Amino acid sequence: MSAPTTPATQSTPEANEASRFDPRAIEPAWQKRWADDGVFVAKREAGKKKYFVMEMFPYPSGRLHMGHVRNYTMGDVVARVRRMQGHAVLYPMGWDAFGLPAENAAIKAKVHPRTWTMQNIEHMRGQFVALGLSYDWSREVTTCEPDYFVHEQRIFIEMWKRGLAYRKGALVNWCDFDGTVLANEQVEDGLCWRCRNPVRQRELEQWFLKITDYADELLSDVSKLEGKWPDKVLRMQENWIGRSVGAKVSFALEHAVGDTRSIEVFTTRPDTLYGVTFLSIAPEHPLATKLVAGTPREAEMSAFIERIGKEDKIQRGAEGAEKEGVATGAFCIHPLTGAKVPIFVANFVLMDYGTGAVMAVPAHDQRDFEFATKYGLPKVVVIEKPGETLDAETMTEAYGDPGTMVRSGALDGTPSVDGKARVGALLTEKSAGGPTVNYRIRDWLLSRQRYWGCPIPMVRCKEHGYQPVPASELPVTLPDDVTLAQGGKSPLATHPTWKHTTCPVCNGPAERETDTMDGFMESSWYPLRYASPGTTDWLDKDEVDYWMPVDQYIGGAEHATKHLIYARFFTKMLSDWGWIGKDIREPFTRLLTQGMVCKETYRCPEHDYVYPEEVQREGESLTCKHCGKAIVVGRTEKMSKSLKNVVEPLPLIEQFGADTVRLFSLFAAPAESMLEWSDAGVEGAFRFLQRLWRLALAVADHAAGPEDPADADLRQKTHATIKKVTEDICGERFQFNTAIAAVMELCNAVYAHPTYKTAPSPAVREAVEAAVRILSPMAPHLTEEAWQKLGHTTLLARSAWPTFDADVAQKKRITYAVQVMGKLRGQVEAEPDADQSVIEPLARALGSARPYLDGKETTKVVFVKGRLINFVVK
RNA sequence: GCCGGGGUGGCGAAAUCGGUAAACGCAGGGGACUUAAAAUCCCUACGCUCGCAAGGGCGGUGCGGGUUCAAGUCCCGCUCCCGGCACCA
Repeated sequence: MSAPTTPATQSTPEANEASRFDPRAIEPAWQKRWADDGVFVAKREAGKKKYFVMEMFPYPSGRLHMGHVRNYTMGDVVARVRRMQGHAVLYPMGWDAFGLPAENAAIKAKVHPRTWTMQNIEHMRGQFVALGLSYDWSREVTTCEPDYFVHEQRIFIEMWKRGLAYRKGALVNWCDFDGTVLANEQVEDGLCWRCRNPVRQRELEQWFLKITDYADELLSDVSKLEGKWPDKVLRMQENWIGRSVGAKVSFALEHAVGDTRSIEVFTTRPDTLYGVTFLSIAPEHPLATKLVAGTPREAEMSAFIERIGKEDKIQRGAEGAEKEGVATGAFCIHPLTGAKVPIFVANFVLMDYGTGAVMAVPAHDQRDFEFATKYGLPKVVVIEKPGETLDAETMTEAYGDPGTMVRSGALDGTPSVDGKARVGALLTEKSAGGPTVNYRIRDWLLSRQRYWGCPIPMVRCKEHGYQPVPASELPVTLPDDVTLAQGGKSPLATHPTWKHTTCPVCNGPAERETDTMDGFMESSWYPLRYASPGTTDWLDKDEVDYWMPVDQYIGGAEHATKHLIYARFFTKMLSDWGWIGKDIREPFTRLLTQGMVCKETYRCPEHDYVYPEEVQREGESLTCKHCGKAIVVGRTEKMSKSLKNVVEPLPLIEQFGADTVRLFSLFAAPAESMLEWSDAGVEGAFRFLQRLWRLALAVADHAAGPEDPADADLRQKTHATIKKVTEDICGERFQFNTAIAAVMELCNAVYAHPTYKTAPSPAVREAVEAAVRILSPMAPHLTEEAWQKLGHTTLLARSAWPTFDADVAQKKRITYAVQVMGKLRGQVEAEPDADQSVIEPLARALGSARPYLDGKETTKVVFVKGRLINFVVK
């Protein structure tokens, strides 16, 4: 460390200009060079380990935002490091090109969705190149191209043949604004995930994919991902799949309705079966209207059903929502006791979970308790609380915990935890149900009444029903001349000719399916297309099996129960079919969910949210430029147009260069945490890069000097830094922020080295070269330029990742903390291999420690090698 | 209610097999260089407190307990914030 009196550098304005790195001049040149040299083209190479890294591909909205920059920079760092480490790296990019925004934009701007999409792709690809992202563009995937979606039409047909794609009439989620149905996964808080408008239920016939066939494996294989995927995502998937072990119970109707002779219920508490005093069914349950048909209750019931049906999901699920219902007047028979049980229609019963009907045990279920209390229905205690006697008359809430079975016939005295299986067995014996497993996850509603999606390759013949389009006629493509409009009908359905075709079976007239597929279909299998681009039949299985699974996937956690679950489903299914390797059971071995990019918000009492430029700053006080009122600095929130806190990446790349923007987005926060954008922080990143650049110039421009006494410490730092950066980028957790901090420390150490400015010692050269090399994945352009300045003729992007010498990386002097009673009283230095016999006398002699030791009896000495010595005294 | 994550300087954050809290950076202060500015370089920077000074002392990682020679880190009990799910039978 230099004394404060060290003369400052002899820098001059001229020297500064010359030594300033200008990214605008250099970055595009290196981007071109990398592309010309094919540095990033993925190649299978004998003797190399494969490494497949990809980020969630973007929807081509046309605008690059900071979330993209952060996401893709992380993937690029990983790809570049792995390449330098000698892996055969596949790092591809593509476009999730089907979807509603294109269609909506097309309606608004009167351009074809394809034109809009393709223009955006062109634009965004240029932006990705400008960021220096090292994609293998030869494998680019665009999902709206027939050579892409033909494969998913094949997959669909195979699913249909295997009964995994089917049509059924059901209550489905319908978004009036987007004019289409939605999958369960796409309804958030009762709102459409895209347009945030309320979703309502409609009875429609739609195409479904049988993801429920894989519910069990999707759940059990979560254990394979433990520790490699974020815990949060795994737990969300578990909750989404929602496996519940229980029993199905069949209650025979007293009087059959048509061919319906019984009501099936699902329960997780078969042990309480003897406590059933009534049955509740959902308002949407088919029996709800049938049971009252022709009775005096009909009017009341239909009014009730209509009222509940009008409530949206939020209202209905609101906390503390009142339980209400209407008696049907019908009864069913308890399968074990033979008792007559009344049937109610109740608002709290959900049609889309279990069977849409529940057995009510008021004494042991809080909802049933409230319902029974309200309508004066009997409560029967059948599980006794340990050490107490429950009284149904005086209970104030249901008793839901385990206990001992009572009033349960032959099972009295059985612990309720054992009773579950006992009752299950009884039900099986009486053919009135039995043990079962219920899942919360529903089949995937695939069809959409929109134009800009992959056509569902089916035709319908009056004679032969739905038939797949013959393989020779694939792909089924979209017609260009359509009238796009909002409404419940697919534009394909209103096209004058497109849907008319012939039946593959009888050659008679038939109609094409006019619905298209959900956009999540495309993203469910796209890694496979990266692995095997260009084929026209099915994919090249050999290529797929070589590259798959993806070693590292990077994207946002918002896809936890959408894309990430669908992709797992497809991988398992295709593997079962043998279309990809049998041992490829999961698409993504490791997953990193990067945090959001956020910024503080400014709010004026008069003008609501305002842009930073509209804020007048005077010292601490912030006022609105328009009205002079005090500005409230709001919470740091995800960048969004409406909050006026968006920072555009492109102007920043213009001003500071891609390297700076990349470096900042990696440095400012841990990868999985929220990143708060800071303009000052960006400038800091820029300054650091300039600093590194000056170091490189100093080493390049000055003749090498002799060795220096300070070299040993610098060499140690250099090798320790290589070690740390390697671990931070390739270890269990990605820690780009601390990796960069380590390189900064190394640079600071070089600056403090006496020789770097005039006659750099060999250790200085080694340190600077190391800094340039290990920072190259993060700031590829500047380091590539510096690499040339340092006299190298090969590309840094192609060179090997530096290795470290573990002996050199070892500290030569260890600082020991000297503690008395756990309090720090001083420090001593020693050789790394010094043991307690060396340290203790040094510590005892330490002036700062002696006042606390002298005249006292030492009862214990704690010695931690390489760390500290602690005296316990009396 | 359930699941997951978090609370550390003015700010973003380091450090979690228990072992010198605040690395690295931002903002701030001081200085050098400069006619000046920018740029650059150096120093400084948790709070309270003792001292002319050099340099000490005490407190300190959301709150309250506990274990330990030693706790940001482990245990018990709270609290607040963020994200997700939720009348799931």
